[in-house]
Amino acid sequence: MNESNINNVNEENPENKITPSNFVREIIDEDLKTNKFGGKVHTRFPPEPNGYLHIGHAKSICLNFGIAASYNGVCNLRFDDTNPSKEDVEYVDSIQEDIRWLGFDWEDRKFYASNYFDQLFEYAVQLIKKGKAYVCDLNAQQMKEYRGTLTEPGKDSPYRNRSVEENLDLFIKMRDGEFEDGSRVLRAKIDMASPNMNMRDPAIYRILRATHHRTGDKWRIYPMYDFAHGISDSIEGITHSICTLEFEAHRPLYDWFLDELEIYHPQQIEFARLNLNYTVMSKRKLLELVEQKYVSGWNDPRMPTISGLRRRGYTPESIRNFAERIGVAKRDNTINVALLEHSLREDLNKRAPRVMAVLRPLKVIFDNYPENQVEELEAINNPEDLSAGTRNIPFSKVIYIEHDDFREDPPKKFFRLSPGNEVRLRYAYIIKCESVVKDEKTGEITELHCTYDPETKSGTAQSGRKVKGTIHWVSAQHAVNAEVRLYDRLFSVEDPSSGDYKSFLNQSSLETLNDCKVEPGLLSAKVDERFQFERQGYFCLDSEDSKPGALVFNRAVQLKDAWAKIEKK
RNA sequence: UGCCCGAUCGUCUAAUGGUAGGACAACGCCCUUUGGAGGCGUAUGCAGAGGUUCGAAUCCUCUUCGGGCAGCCA
Repeated sequence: MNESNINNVNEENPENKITPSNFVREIIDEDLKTNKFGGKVHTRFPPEPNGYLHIGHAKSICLNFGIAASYNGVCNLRFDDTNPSKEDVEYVDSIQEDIRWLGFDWEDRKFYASNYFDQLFEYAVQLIKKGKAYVCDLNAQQMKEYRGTLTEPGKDSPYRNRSVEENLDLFIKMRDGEFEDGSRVLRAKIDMASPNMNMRDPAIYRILRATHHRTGDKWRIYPMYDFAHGISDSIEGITHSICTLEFEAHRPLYDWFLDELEIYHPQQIEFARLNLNYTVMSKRKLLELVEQKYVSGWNDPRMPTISGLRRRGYTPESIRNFAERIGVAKRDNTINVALLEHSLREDLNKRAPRVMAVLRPLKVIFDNYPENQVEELEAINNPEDLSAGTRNIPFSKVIYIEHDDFREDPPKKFFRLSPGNEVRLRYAYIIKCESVVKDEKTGEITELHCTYDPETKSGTAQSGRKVKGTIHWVSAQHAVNAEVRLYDRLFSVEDPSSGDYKSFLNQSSLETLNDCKVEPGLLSAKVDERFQFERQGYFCLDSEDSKPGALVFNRAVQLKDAWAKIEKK
């Protein structure tokens, strides 16, 4: 056990930042002090493989693996696969990929609740033999009626007092497939009048003929989550079973099983799950968005799934930092999605190479620039990290600038290009707009004629002349065409769960731009690289749709836009 | 209506009986060849009422409000 475990102090995490303490760590510190688990910390992340992991799971993953790491313990991965009718290997695979991508490692500790099915069956037999479990023939509807309500106690099942022998015989017949699905269940015999509904003789085994992704057709009965989960933690020697708040009322039931079976007791600790505004987090709803094609798949860049965030351009570091700064507590919370976005910008600002890309091109012709001349201009790859070096970008007589960077009638405080006005071209010259060419029919601006000031080349002595604005550009003859996908929040209201969430879908959550012009260096971009398109945001290649001859970029997040704010006023 | 849990700036989160602090968001200003980044500054909070104490966000009581629980889901 390492020294810092004993003290209630902050730990260094791998990113060299202070990990803030939280109530879970305080409980662990206390347990270490009292030697409750012999100085050991052993956590687990227990997903059900019935969907893709989302940012809420990331919080739990960072918590469980993070705590294990900083206390010199370990963290298991365990699939809670007790309901074969909803589970699938596709999810088992994606879950592992996502956890690894986030930067965590379960080493050789990958487990499945289904590994324990034989053991679980034996434990159930043990309960029956102790007179603590019985086979009940009530159907689902009857069971519901017998259960009582929140304010009224339930009634004992008429099958509650079967003999041990009969229960054993029936349970074995359940296992051997002699009864119909749903015709009987095995129930714990606890207290039908308990104020805790979970203690009113809960079902612990149901008959279910479904092929399990691991055990195939070996079983016709499957343990319920409540029975399997706590016992699985016990079998694995977990010290601290960290889970979300809704399982708080289940803790007495887990404790009851462990006590009756006289086996090792982990300590369960419940924390509040993550909610993000402008999104939904329930697996059911995310599944619906996928199945009903509101999004392109689990990894649609607008989804709050790990795979969606990855495809969108998020980094593991940014998600880990996010998980850290939102904290861990018991009160319900809704985090501003702006904080997630901030975490990404903060990370990429330090690391992402800058490039120039014109999303909505407007042609600019320099009337005083030599016809066939091409200059190579030096540009800094990352002003936040000079060790990233420089690159050359070509400049020539015709370039593209951003349509938004020109206004024929500039409003006040518009520092960009307008007729008769000057602007700095990033890493190039100061230019002046001399005339505007429009489409005769539509009145649409089609090109600009400008002059450049040869004395103002970046890096030269006279380049110091000040102009108010600087804009980005791409040389027309050298530009590479690309498609760019601009994403906005998936929902248009802060809390889509407040009603029919699908009616709150943001109709303009995806805008596809097909005629973008990017600097030639981007031809060699790779899928896991992220770039800052100067003055616009952070982008990456789309891992599904981008092809060598047909680049597709996703916008991960916009840069902050002070002008947009000014203009709004 | 029963049981359980919770309540600190707009949003998160610290404080562990001794000056309510940080982050994001907001708003100013400075700086800037990214209207980016950065710097400086401003405003905003202990749900309410009692009690214990020299002293309470912290301990106790009541009230109010929010969340969870009545699957053979997890």
